Amino acid sequence: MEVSWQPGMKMDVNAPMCPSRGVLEHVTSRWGVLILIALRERSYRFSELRRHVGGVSEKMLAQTLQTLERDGFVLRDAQPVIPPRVDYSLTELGEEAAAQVEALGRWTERRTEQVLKNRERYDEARP
Amino acid sequence: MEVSWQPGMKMDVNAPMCPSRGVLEHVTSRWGVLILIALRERSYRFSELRRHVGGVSEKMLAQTLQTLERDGFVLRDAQPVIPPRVDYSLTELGEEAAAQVEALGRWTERRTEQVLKNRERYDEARP
DNA sequence: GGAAGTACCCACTTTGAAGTAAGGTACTGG
DNA sequence: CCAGTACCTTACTTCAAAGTGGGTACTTCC
Repeated sequence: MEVSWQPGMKMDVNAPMCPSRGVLEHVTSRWGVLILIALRERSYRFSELRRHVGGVSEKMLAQTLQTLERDGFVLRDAQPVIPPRVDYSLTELGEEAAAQVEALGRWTERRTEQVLKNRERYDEARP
Repeated sequence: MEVSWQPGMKMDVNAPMCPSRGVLEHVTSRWGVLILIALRERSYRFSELRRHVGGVSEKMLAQTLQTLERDGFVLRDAQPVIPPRVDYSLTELGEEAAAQVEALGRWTERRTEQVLKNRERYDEARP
């Protein structure tokens, strides 16, 4: 196991200090997943996105969009008009990530009913 | 947006109260991802897994394995021998999830170098 | 004239995820 | 006989993620 990451070192999510861990945590973050999935369908404005992704606070939406933008997954297009208009869309890199994340999200929706049954069985097997 | 989830309702990760959210959070959790990826390759014993997944504490490993087992992703096989021997493997459902998660993990490893560059560009563009 | 929409930022507080440390049992190897 | 391995559990602590509530600056709608 590597103690620190050096340039040119092979990326390995199992290494505690590997930067790939951070990247993975960004794309699999609570709101990151939902935002990526939403933006795959089309570009969204801030408040539109907030209404689409149920339950996000403004703060978390802004914050998550920023980290996704910094990583190069999301493109932020702010028009200098009044009222402010900012459009968010996926970059090519973001589209690649979002495709995988959406697959996982859709799979989860399909299998959740089964998981719920599994939990019941598990719980009644031990009081 | 639905306020509460009722049986027979369509699963939707965008609905705040939909149980699919919780399931998605389990498979995309910090240690959940790494454990699923590891178990895809072969079955592991507890301490083996702990050594393989760099940086997990015993507590988090035990806890995460339990929630994955409860959801029906992981199979726990405890042999009543001394010293204790417990093998963890994927169920069919877990294998489906793990396959997607591994794809995402491998993709992240491949693209992390690019993301690191993106972050540099982003940071130097604003002081 | 007041309310609501737009896209945020900031400070503060709360929550819950995670880390640390210790305990427990039944052995084996030195 | 003490250390170590194996597989956890429990209690305590820490710290980052997330929620809350406020402010901004300007416009359109009623």
